[in-house]
Amino acid sequence: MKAFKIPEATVMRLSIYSRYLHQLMDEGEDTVSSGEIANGVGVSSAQVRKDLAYFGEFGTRGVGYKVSELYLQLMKILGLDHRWNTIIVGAGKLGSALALYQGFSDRGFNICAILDINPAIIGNQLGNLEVQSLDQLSSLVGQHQIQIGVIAVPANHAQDVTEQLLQAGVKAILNFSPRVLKVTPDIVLRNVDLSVNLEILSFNLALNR
Amino acid sequence: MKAFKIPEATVMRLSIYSRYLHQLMDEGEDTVSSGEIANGVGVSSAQVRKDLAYFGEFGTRGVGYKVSELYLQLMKILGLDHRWNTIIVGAGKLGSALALYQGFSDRGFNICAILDINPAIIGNQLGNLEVQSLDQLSSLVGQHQIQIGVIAVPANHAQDVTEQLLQAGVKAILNFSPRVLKVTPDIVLRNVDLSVNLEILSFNLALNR
DNA sequence: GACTGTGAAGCCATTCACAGCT
DNA sequence: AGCTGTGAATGGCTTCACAGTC
Repeated sequence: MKAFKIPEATVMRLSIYSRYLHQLMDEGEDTVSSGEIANGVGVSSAQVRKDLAYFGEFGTRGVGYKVSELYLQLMKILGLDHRWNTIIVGAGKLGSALALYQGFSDRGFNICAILDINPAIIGNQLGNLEVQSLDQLSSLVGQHQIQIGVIAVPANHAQDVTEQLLQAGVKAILNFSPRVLKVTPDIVLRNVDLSVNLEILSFNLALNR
Repeated sequence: MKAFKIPEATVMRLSIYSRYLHQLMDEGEDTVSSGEIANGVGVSSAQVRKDLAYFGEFGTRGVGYKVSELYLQLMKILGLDHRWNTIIVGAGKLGSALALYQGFSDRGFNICAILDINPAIIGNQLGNLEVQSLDQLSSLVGQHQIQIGVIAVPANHAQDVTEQLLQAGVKAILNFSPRVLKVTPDIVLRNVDLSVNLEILSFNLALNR
C-alpha cells in the first residue's frame, strides 16, 4: 500500500507515457528526455518529471531516461507486469466490440468470458469466446480468478449486475453504462460515459456559435 | 462566446445532472433540491450549486429547482437543444458499435455516415447505414453539413484521418484511437482511451496487493 | 551544456459557511 | 425552517525556476 496519494491525472498520463515509450522502442530509440516525451504526448516537460518523481528517480541528469528501462518501470507501476483476468457483462453492440477489441489483450487484460441475459444472444461466437448465460457469472468468476468486471448492460440493470459481480469476488469495475453505481469504498470503480464525451464536444461547439 | 472559462469537470457533471433530471421527470417529480441531485449522482450539494452558478440562477430559495425547467436549461447550455451531424471514420469493431449505439441518437447526435478504407467492409449494412468508402469523406461532410468527426481507426492512421476531416470542415473531433492528435487550437478535441481506463483500474488494484 | 529532480509559487477546483429569500 | 447563491477558505495539481549531476 502506497503512503502518498497519487493524482488520477498522473496515473492516466503514466499510461500514455508508457505507450509512447513503446513506440520509441519500436523506432529503435535508446534514450529520451522529459522534453521529448512531453512533446510526443502533449504535456509540459515539468509535468513529465513531476509525474515520474512520485515513484522514484528513473533518469540521469544531463542525459535523460533509458527508454526500455523507463518503459518497464512504468509497466510495473501500472500493474501491467502481469495479466489481469476480466469478464464482460452484456454482449450487445458495445460489449461485443469490447470483447473483440485487441487493445485490451495487448496491454495485459485477458477477456475470460462474456455474458448476457438474452437467450437469443447466448451461444453466439465472438472471436474465440462464446457468449454465456448470466447465470454462469458466479462460477466463472471463481473458476477463472477474475479480478475485473466490465459492465456493458443497459442502465436499469447496471446496479444489479454490479452487485452480482462484487458478490462473486470481483475487486474492480469498469462501468460503461450511463448510471451512477453504488459500491463500497474498497472497490475500484471507473466510469466511461460515451455520451458525456460527445456532449462536452457539443458544449464547446455551442460556445463558439 | 462565454466570458468566463468553465471547468471541463463542470461540463461533464452538467451532462450527468441532465440525465438524472430526465430520470426524475420520468418518475413524475416536480421539484428537486441540490442535495437530492447531489445524492443521485454522487457529488456534494455545494458542487451542484456551484456548477449551476456558472450559468445563472435557476432555483428558488427555500424550495429548490423545477425539474423540467432545469432540465431544459441544462440541455440548452450543453448545446443539445438542437441536433448535431456526425460522421464516424473506421467501421471496425469499435466504429460499428458506435454507429449502432442508440445513446448517441437519443441525445441529439445524428450519425450521418460511417466510412472505412477496407473494400471488404465497404457496403456492409449497419442498422440503416451502409459503410461507405473513405474517398467519400469530403463530399459527405459538405453534403450533410457535418460538424463532428468520430475517429475509430488504428493509431497509425488517426492523424491522417484527422487532417482529412478538418480539411473538409469538421469543427470537433472525438478520438477513440490511442494516439495523441495534433490540431489547431480552434478545433474542439476529446480523447476517449479505452485501455487507459482499464490501466487506471490495474494501477489501483496493484496498489492494494 | 544538457537535462533531471524538487521546493516554492501560482493557479484552479472544491468545500465551507452563511447571508438572503420564500 | 428550508434551500439557494456566493464570498472566503481550503486543498490539490501544475508551472516555475534553479540547484544538482553528468
